[in-house]
Amino acid sequence: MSANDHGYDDASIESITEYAQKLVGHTLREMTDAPELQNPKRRRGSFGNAVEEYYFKYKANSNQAPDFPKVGLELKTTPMRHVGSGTLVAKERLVITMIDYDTVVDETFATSTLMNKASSILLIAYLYEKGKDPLDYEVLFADTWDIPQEDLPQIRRDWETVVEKVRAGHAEDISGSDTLYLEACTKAADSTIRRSQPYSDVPAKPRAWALKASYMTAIENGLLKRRQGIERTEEERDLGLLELVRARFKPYIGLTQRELYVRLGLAKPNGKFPKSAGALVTNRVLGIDDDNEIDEFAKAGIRTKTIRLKGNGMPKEAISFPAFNYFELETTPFEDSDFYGYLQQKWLFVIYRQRDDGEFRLCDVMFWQMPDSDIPEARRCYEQMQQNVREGRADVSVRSTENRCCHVRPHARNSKDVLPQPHGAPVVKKCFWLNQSYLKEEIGARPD
DNA sequence: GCATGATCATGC
DNA sequence: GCATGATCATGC
Repeated sequence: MSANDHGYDDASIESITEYAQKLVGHTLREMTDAPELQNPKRRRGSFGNAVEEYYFKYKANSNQAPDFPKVGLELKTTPMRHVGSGTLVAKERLVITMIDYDTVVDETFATSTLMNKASSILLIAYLYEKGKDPLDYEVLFADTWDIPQEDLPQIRRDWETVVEKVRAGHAEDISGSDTLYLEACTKAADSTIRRSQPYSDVPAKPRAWALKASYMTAIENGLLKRRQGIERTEEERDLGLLELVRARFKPYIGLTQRELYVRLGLAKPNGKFPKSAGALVTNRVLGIDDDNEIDEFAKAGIRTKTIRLKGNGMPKEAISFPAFNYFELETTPFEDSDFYGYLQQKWLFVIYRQRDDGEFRLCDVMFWQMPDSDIPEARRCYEQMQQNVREGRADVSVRSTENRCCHVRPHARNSKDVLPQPHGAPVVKKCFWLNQSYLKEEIGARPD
């Protein structure tokens, strides 16, 4: 031991990591003498601050120097939370460092501020539980981490997408939905703050580089879950994810669903197909074992969806989301709603189109996410249904003729499958759906 | 032919 | 038993 008397050697990554791992399975209340929070309402960041100040015993800094300057190690604490039974997900994106619009335009990816800050991280994850005092959060793991080699091509793409917008003088147009793993998230004390950008007079929101929550979920679960990456050939090495998926599906374009399933070995002895065949197709085409998740999809939060188009290009079915809770709908603003969260979902659409012979033939694959420009229309649908609930008319839905993008419709076992609501008798379970006509427009005329 | 309500099938 | 994805049925 050298350098300090805090229980670790700040000139040794190994020593710092070992010391950090003593936290695993414990809480800060057990492991430190941190005082009670002054203001329990201001909890954001308090866990991380307490780790720095009372466990590692240094004062938190917000300058550009690493937290452990002798070894260039950056400390990041990050919350995970339970969803459903037993699944842990990252509660938030992992913010790496602020973006300086004036200097980022002259950076190269490899030597960028981002890569410098993300190259050596001590990641400490804790279990967030609503209402719990941060001093009582359980530490889940503590480990050094940097961006895996195999993720660098995608993250580089994401970085360049954002930087190109700044170089084009459009920093004000940056959106989290531009990118897959890395994002430029807004970061300011209040939403009115703006910064200047080098190639335009238009002020832009301050933003920070962050690894998306879906990406962090994949990273953080990486050691626990059976997740499998797509094995690339030499020629495929530099392809983006969409190009890779396209190339893999290409040999099957034009096959009927039946032909495709047989070709992929998905037909059962009785000649039928498992109902889950749609999702299995993607796994088989991409060379992923049936039970595994596709690593690249998990990191980008992409879900596969089979879409069958009629001859005129109209999907046979709308796309549904989970049933909503009428009490939550009444009180939750759109921005905080589950529905808004679902709309951030990225999809891989595997598209079949009905031909004159009546057969559905594989016609295309595409990634899709609701464009930001359509969010206000979706919001209108949400708020209209919210208003219905408030007025005691939870039974009244928002029709697809009333909203360009989405509608409300029952989604229940049967008409007896109801949920309580604030202002009247229980009402059949309902959810938001994406309109068929909207999906038709978004999918557009796909090549044959 | 489409919008809307209703229900089925599967897997956990 | 329930959530979820998928699909059917009816009436305009």
